Amino acid sequence: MSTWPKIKTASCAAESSADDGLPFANTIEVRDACLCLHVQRAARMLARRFDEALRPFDLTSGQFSLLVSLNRPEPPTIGSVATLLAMDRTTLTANLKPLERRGLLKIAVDKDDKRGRRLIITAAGRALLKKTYPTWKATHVEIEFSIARGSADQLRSSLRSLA
Amino acid sequence: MSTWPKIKTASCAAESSADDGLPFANTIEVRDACLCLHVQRAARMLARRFDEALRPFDLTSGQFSLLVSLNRPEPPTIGSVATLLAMDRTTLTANLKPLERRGLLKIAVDKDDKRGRRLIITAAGRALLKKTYPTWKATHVEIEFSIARGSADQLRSSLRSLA
DNA sequence: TGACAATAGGTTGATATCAACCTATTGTGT
DNA sequence: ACACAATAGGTTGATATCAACCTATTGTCA
Repeated sequence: MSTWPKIKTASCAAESSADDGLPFANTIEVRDACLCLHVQRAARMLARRFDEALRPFDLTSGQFSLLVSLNRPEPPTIGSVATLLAMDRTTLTANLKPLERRGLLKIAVDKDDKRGRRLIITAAGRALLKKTYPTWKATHVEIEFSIARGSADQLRSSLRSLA
Repeated sequence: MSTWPKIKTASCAAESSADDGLPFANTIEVRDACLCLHVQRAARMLARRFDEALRPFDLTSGQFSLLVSLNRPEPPTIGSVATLLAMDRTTLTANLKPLERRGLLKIAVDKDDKRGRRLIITAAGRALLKKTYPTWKATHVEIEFSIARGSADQLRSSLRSLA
């Protein structure tokens, strides 16, 4: 934010001769208020932070989240996991490939509905989760420290309300 | 979230025979607490929402944010915009290409430092920002309504503190 | 049962994201 | 001025993200 110029009430100087652009004040409004921009920024920073922490395991933050979402008694379908992660179904399909290639999960046709696919975390996947959990925990504790105590709950609540 | 099974205090049933995996309780911990996961989810949802709203203009939410960040008196450098958007420098380089191709911005070598590039929004880019602003505003108002009044400020504050 | 809508998922193409490695320019200390 | 570190950015390769379009299976209802 410090790289932005100070607010000027006038329009953008670069287009002062013709009023064909968005007033600078509206630019400032988007910069300061846009939740999409704020959340995207936070998402990139957090992803990089966890990516770095998990790099020794050759696992990204998204792959970690995906594996965690598969670690449950009954293997879920592609659609249900996509809904859970709030991601496009086809994005999930793409994300499965590198993990399947590494033998961390398997994809099996549902025996009761031949349209469906069950996403099954393998023993290798479960072992990797167990190995990486301390790193996730330590990183998460660091991040919660950087937020005012109690704000993390408020933040999660706000993010949930966007759903 | 509703697609997740209810909490069980026991380990994952699928691996009850061997204790080689992450305990199910820890899985639940990650699911409920991970700020990275929560923020990624919110980021995907918000991006989709704005992408849909801006689709008539053939502009994504990220492209809109990028153009807005260029709409200032002095054309910024690549590095400063990357810092502003909290994105990797090389990601920004990639994101510039489709917008440059459409003539919405130009990339010029800095006259004082031949290493640097100045990102210059064109008249077409400014005109597009002006056209799309009402859509951004309307979408943003809808989203703020879906959050408890006052929480949006708290949310932005929390997201900023992550930086 | 047969037609048809609804559901589950795959494929392709474009953009987005970052790490690793590279070149070119600028600043600095001697 | 020269050597060298620091800075700014480009290129490539892998993964991530989504829309548009496709097939296959299941459910419904007449």
